[in-house]
Amino acid sequence: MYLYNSATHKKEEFKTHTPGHVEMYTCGPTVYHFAHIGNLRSYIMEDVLEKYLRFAGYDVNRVMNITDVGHLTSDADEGEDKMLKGARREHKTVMEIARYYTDAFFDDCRKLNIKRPDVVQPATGLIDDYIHIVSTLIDKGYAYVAGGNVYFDTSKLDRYYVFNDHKEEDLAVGVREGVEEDTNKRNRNDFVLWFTKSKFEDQALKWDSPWGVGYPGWHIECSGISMKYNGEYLDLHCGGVDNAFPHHTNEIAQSESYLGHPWCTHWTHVAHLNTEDGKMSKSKGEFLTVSLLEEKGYDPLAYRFFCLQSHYRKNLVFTWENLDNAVVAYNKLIARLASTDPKDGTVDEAALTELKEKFSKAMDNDLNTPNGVTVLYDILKAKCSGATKWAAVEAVDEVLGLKLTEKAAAQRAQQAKAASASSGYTVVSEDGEENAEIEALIRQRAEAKKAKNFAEADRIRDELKAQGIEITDVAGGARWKRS
RNA sequence: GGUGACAUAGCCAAGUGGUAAGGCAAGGGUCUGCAAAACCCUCAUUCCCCGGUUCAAAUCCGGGUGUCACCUCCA
Repeated sequence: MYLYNSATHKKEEFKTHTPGHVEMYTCGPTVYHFAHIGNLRSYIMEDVLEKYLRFAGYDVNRVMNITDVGHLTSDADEGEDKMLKGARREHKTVMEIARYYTDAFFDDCRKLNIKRPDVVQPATGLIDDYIHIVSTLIDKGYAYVAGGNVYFDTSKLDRYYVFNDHKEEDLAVGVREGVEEDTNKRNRNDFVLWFTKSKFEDQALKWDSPWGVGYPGWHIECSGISMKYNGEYLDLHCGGVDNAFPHHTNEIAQSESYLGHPWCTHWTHVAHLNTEDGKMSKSKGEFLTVSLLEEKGYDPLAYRFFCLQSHYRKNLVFTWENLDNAVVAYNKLIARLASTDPKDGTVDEAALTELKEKFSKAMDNDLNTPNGVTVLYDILKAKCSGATKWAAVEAVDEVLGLKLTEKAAAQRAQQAKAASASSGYTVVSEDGEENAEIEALIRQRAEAKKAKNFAEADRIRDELKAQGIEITDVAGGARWKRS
């Protein structure tokens, strides 16, 4: 498999430290608020990556952190701790907030069919590990104490900038409002490993340490969690592009200095989901959450499909129109699968292998999900038995996670129900809703049609349409759905 | 100011030196009382611009332009 590696700026063959086994780490959410669908794009793509690695035969150990402490500032903020800000906003304690939004995050993941990582670790759970790493870094001469805080000394490294070619003097300090230069630092790009003094005196969570009561710097949590659960050699580290610098750059600096050998070989960064006027954020424009999509009647999996139609390294613009486009395509895909019979013939193993290989070929090329989705169409168009098609879709969907066979099977069951009630005229709702009033109207229309009173039939159809209900005539009855 | 990624039809998008996949939308047709659905057909002489390398470039090289992102803690 070939994957683009941000650390080398090249698409390269994916190799692991232990053959056949992948140690994978993904930066998790900061649980101070609901995730927006832009945040979730990263998790969807990482989920597909993980599932594809398993599809390709790897054994995967995936670890994710939950940032529930020490993550200062938010989108367009004043430099306040997000967790504390969230807690104050909702009159809860920081830990209540963390628990609530962690649950909300995994609830969103469930709706988007994102698998839970093998290990999920809240940052606050490994404070002793961070203290051990920081102590070791001081002992080894990579870190120093100044003004009460512990800083990493970037001048001790031969190569600090891994993902881009910055020059220290070009770094603009305080680009963001509310961020001021820290005069304790020896070098401009030094970063904090442990805080005991900060401008946020009301930090809610504090722990004792050799340097005084305080809390860990942001970057140390990912290094600590990964080294505990993935071991000393990490094969794949994922996250959003915005984390490449400084977060991931600093993780590499501290982890490799601590370990004394190279740490993570492969870095994958997912591009942002933008709105028409730039980066999506929680403080600008509509706050797009999975719940909002559901309120508006969208299936979260249609959003997953929307993401898969684009490549993970490409910016993707979200508009309701683009999402509608994806919804239509997704529903058609399900309908087309539902129109083929899974019991038609037997599974042609050779044809199945060929289709799966076609999918692998697409995905092996830097996780090319747009081409992977195209393979779904190839499967439906293939000249093979229904049984083979269903088997192929099922195999491919293990990775894509669109629940295609499940939804198509449900659609077939509905259709079968309609057909089995063969005596007379059957009315079925596409989503299984029972509504006697609507059904009565549809039957009235059928009577009018039978009497060739088409004006009356169309009048009833228009009346229902005004209520947002669409009727489709089928053999021996009608189906309806809310649009 | 510096750094990185990206730029292909109305929209999403593939393509990694050999003559522009696929999906959505649109138009035409079959079917239908009319629709819807389904099925069939049509839809980029050209890939942001300008040079260069080559028998051959959307693909490689150089130079522009544009969009987005990052630059102390936003996926």
